[in-house]
Amino acid sequence: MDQQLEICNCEVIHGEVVSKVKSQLPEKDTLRQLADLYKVFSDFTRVQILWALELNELCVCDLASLLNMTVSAISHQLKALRVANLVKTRRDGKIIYYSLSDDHVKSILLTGFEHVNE
Amino acid sequence: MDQQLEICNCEVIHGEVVSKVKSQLPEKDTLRQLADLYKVFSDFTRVQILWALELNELCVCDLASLLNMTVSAISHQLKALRVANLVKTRRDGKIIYYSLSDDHVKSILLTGFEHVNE
DNA sequence: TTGACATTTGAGCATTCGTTCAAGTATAAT
DNA sequence: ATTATACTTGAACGAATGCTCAAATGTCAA
Repeated sequence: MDQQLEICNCEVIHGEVVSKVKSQLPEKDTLRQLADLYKVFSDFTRVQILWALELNELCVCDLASLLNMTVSAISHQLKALRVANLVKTRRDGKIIYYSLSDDHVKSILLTGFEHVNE
Repeated sequence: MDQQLEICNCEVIHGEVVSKVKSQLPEKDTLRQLADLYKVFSDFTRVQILWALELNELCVCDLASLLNMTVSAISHQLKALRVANLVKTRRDGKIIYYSLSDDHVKSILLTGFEHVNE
């Protein structure tokens, strides 16, 4: 309640509630990871890619033709998905097949889907 | 399979699979809404606000002191949450209390939380 | 080893995003 | 009416984002 007044120029109306919430809030780092996770889902192209991969494993070329985008653009987005550990790859000769790395991805997509469908 | 070759300079390896996925994919507009929904969750500040409001209704001043941020910054983010219909408000004199608009928000937070905790 | 193909990567660029700052609105108290 | 408080808003600005283009890597086939 002390350093609160430094930043916030208004009187803190509910000091006790704020303290309680502060103690019950997850770790800052956890919430940061949470935001970063959602950031990956926050782009139209990546959502399309993820949903497509939920239906079938696909190569970069497949995804490019499916979404009518350049191979380079798709590849850049796939890298973001790889870094976030949301997709995994399988190589067969020249072709690299992408698929979802686990069921969490599907459940995250579906939870949001429910909300979008009111 | 025709206009696919216009964009994608490589041969489409799996035309049938791509067609099947294309037919099973949700509406473009739905996936766009989905990405927009996640975009709201993709910022650290907003995630903190949402999680805090899940624990208790709070006024702008409370949130500012809780997160050690300016009232203006919080207010801008609350506007984004209002536009996305994720929070609702209740006025009591000069003070405006914010809370989550429905349980979907909580379930979206929790679904992501599970994934973050491996 | 040379050429073709699937994919990746880095730089560049326009757009979007989140914050600050200053000014505005709304409600209550004097 | 005037002042104070709680909150909102718009412009501005640096940081991050997503695409394009050109060049690079890795794999296979001749």
